[in-house]
Amino acid sequence: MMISTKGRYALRVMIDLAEHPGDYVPLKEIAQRQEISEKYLEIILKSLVREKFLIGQRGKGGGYRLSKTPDAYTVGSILRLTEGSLAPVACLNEKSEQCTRVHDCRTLSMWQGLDKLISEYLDGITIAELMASYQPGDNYII
Amino acid sequence: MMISTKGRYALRVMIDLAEHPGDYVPLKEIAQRQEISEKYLEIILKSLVREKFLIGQRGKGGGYRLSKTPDAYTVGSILRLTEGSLAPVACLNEKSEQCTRVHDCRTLSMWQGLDKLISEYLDGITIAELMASYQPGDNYII
DNA sequence: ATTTATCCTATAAACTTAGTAGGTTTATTG
DNA sequence: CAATAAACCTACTAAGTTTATAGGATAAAT
Repeated sequence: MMISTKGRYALRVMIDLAEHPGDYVPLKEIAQRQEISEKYLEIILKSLVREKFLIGQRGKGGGYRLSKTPDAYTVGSILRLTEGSLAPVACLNEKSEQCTRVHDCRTLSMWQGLDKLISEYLDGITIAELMASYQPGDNYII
Repeated sequence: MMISTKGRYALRVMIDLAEHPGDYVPLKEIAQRQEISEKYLEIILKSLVREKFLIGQRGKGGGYRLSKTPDAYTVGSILRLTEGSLAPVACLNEKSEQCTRVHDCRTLSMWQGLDKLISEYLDGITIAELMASYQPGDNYII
C-alpha cells in the first residue's frame, strides 16, 4: 500500500475546493462533506497552506480556497507534498543515503523505470481532470 | 515508500539463486552474499517455499533452489507474494471492504489506472531479465 | 551418532500512520 | 467594542506495520 489516507484526503480536499469555487470554504464544511475528522483534516490543510497550494483566511467568513486554477495542480504535486515522496523504494529517495550495493545492483534500473512511470502518470493528471464538472475528454487512460 | 525490505530482499534472493544454479544454496551463503540478517531472511524464504517459488532441502548439503527457470518468475508475482498486494491505495485491495464513497468517487478511475500501470510494468519483467548474465536485450524501459 | 541445514513459534524494538486535545490568534460583524 | 467564527499552533497517543531477534525442533546426509 503506497498512498496513505493523508495523500488521498488531500486530493479529495483539493477536488472539493475546486468544485466549490468563489468564497472561502471553512474546514468544518469540507470535513463534513468529505467525512474526514476535523482535527486530522487540520493537519493536512496546514501543509497545503504552507506550500501555497491553498490560501487560508482567518476570522469570521474565513476558510480555505485554491490559490490557483484547478488545472494548475497535478495529482503528482499534491501527493508528493503530502506523502513526502512517490518513490516506490527507499534507495530512490533523495534524502536516503546512498545504498552500499549500488555498484552491482541488479534491480536499480528496474526501480528507476517504475519510479518514472508512476511520476509521469501522476504528473499528467490535474485536479481539473478529476472534477465532476470537467468536460474536455477524460485524458488519462484506465 | 511502497516496497518494503521484505519484497526487495525476496527479489534479490531470487536473482541470487538464479545466478547460482545447480546445487542447493544454504541460507547462510545467501545471507552473507546479500548482506541480510539470517533470521530475517529465514522468514522471507519460508514464504517463498510455501508458495512453491523455491524448494527448501533440509539436512547436510541442503539449502534452497528455484523450482522453475528464472524466466518463469515475474517481478510482480514475487512482490505480490511478499508484499501482500501491489495496489497503490487501500480501496483497490481485494480484501478491503468496499468504500462507502464509491458511488461518486472522483479519484477511483485514476487509482485504477495507476494500479494497472504498475502491475503491467512489474509483470512484464522476469528474474531472467534482472540477472547479470542475461543477454537478449534489456526489455524494460527506463 | 554427528553435523548441517531447514523449519517453527514466540517476542520485541523502532517507526509510521492516523488521529486527539486544548489552547491561541486573527478577522468579521452586530 | 464585544461576541463570534474561523484558522493556526503545540503537544500527545493509540494502533498498526516493519524489521528484525531468540531459542529450539525436525530432517537428512555422512
